Amino acid sequence: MTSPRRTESEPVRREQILSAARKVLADKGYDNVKVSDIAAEAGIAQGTFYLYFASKKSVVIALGRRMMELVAPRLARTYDPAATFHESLPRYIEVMFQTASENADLCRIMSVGEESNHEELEAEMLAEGHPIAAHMYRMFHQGIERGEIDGVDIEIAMKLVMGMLKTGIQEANCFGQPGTGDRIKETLTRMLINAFPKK
Amino acid sequence: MTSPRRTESEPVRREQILSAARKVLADKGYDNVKVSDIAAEAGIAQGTFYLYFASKKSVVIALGRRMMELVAPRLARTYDPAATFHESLPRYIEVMFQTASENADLCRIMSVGEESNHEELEAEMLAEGHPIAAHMYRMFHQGIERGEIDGVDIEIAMKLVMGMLKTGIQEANCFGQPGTGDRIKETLTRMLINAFPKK
Amino acid sequence: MTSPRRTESEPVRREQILSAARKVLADKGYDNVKVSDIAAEAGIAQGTFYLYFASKKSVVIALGRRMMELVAPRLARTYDPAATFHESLPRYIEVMFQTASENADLCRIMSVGEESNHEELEAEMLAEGHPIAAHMYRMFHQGIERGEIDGVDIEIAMKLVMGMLKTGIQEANCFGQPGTGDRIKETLTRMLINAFPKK
Amino acid sequence: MTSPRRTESEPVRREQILSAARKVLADKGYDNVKVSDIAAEAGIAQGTFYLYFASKKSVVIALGRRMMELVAPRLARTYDPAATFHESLPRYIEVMFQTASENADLCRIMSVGEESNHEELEAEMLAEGHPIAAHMYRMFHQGIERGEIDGVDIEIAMKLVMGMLKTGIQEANCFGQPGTGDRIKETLTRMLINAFPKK
DNA sequence: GATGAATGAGTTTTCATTCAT
DNA sequence: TATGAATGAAAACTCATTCAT
Repeated sequence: MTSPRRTESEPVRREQILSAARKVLADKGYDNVKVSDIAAEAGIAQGTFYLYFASKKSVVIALGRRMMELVAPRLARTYDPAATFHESLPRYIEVMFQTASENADLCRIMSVGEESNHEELEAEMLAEGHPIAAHMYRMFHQGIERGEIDGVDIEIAMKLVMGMLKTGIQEANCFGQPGTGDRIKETLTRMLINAFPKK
Repeated sequence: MTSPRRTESEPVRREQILSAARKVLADKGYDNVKVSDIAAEAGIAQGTFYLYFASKKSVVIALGRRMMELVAPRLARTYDPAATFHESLPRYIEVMFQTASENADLCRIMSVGEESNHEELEAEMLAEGHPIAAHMYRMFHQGIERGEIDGVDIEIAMKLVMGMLKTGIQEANCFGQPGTGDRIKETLTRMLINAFPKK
Repeated sequence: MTSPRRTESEPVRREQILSAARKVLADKGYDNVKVSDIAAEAGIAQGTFYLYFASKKSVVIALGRRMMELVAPRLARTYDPAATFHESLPRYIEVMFQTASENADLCRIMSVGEESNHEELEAEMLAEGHPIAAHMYRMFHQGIERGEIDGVDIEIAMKLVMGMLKTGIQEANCFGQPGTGDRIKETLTRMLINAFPKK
Repeated sequence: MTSPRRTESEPVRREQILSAARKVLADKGYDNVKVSDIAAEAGIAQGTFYLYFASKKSVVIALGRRMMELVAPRLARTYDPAATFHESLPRYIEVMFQTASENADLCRIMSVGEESNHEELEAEMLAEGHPIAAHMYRMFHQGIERGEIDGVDIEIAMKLVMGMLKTGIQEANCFGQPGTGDRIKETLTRMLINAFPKK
């Protein structure tokens, strides 16, 4: 009745559930996955799931956050205060495409789920304080200050750039045929570089 | 007991359902709307719904198609064979923002629903034969042929442009604060014009 | 997949469910009965249950109401404006015991269920306007007015009398050994007659 | 990590749990209280709870028993072999109302819970050997023997009296508006005194 | 004795869809 | 064509209880 009671340490268990969720969600999609599927994949009881996550939705959010936690430090490493806007932009794009392609399943999951997840997630992703947004913002800000590009409404420009990035990344990793990734990345990079021409 | 049973002609009835669906979906969102809500709003019996639509999902798709059917003729009207790429692009953007703002509810609905809807819808929207895609495609094609812009992988460029448009339009109509619409449209237009610089 | 679609008229169906519920509830008690048990007993699908009752709880309440609807007209028939308090009281007791013994299962059910049911039910039973309460009230009121009994706080007296009646009736029909009913009724009648002595 | 582990002596710990349970149950009601709530309130681990009580239900029963254990010695103290039935009865009523009002929360708890609790509890309360029942029984028995009151079926009379007492006490402490307590007690006393008239 | 992580059975309710009338 | 009563699968979440440590 009671199976192996191997009590893993809390973070381990959480991780275990997270990667089980990652797997089944990437395979079958949010709506086709039951909490019991995740639990089964993680080798735990359903109830245990709820010891670590408040709801099915919250795992997806955690997974999204995870994705962002992956990008943030890479962006930080990429950051070069001396680099111009037109040097930084392609590097950032590169980092995001790279991270995305290494975590294609996470991408797929993030493009999924209930509408509400998205808004929460995207809101968080673009929030003032968030590292990704922060990097982007600084890039634009410095670019304008240093006179490298024309003035823009940074908020808006960022959202549009993110929208295009998201489209490109998802196309490259989720929907498009494999192999198109690089062409997409290059096209996107060129378009964005052009979009904010050197003064 | 003797219910009205006023047999409207098929297309009329379909329309009636469609606009009922539009209303309730825009109000409450896909997951919070029952087929019976749509039926009630349309003033028909639940069963009747299924005489005109195969499933709940299919209304959303029909509504999405409707949105595209709204844009297509306007694009056609806007189409000017003599116009250059850089003249056409802003006009097309204008048309889409305009249509979207006149049909903000449809926008909201389209940003909603199950993942599957989206893929179906977006696939259809970008399909070779579709009028919207066709217009965009021609615009790019002619632009390149006439030497107005550099060569690009049109498929990819189109997807990216659409991605940015979608982001901008939804931001303008669904999420962003009211009033930002014009600023978004202008920023987006400038960015895209720049993205494909005059040769 | 779809079994006999014999559409009974609404009240018939309701009755059908009500008596199924009455049966299984009396047998197994509120907490041990699933909605599916009631549905099975009624020979309908689970979903159908919810077409006629809003919740499991609401059937019990309906059943309770039913019990009161049984008593009320009998009390009305028993009512004799000319009768003194001491003539009326035993008759009322008689009526209640009689009704209860004819509907012993309903009694059992009413002594059951979640606390909330009871309060709702009992509140309703004693509510100003309710026929049972009304009869009792009038009996006391007239008794006092005509000088047949001493003054009392009718509200309180009624509650206490009802409490004793409930105990007696449940003892007679639910818990006590069969056959004690009459002895209980007689003892109770005598006690209550004495409790409000002739002046 | 090194939690207090202050091993209280068994009865102390039991008491600790009991009063925690008393508190939370009175506040939120049986169905809305989790074992973990009780444990938390008691400052112990969930598992520890089960070292002292066999089940959630059993605490309620223990609490009920506790109530009776409170009444019993008071009744004993009140007991006066020389007192007549009509002297004893009001004193007993007084004692019960008094104890109940001092322990209104226990009253509330006892009027709650699953049906099963009640029957167990009430059965126990009226069982031959139980002190409360014993006192009542003796009171009736002596009253009859000494010719102070007419013969009655003591078992039945007791049950009815207890039913009325329970109603009155709960009305006074749980449901009725505060302040009515005394009026209820007086009405009840008068009614019961009358119910068993002096010969 | 104490802990608290793990268990997993258990149940109400919803709602898309069907189909006899 | 229209109806709307009937269907029944489906799933998230809770929580009393256990037991390895």
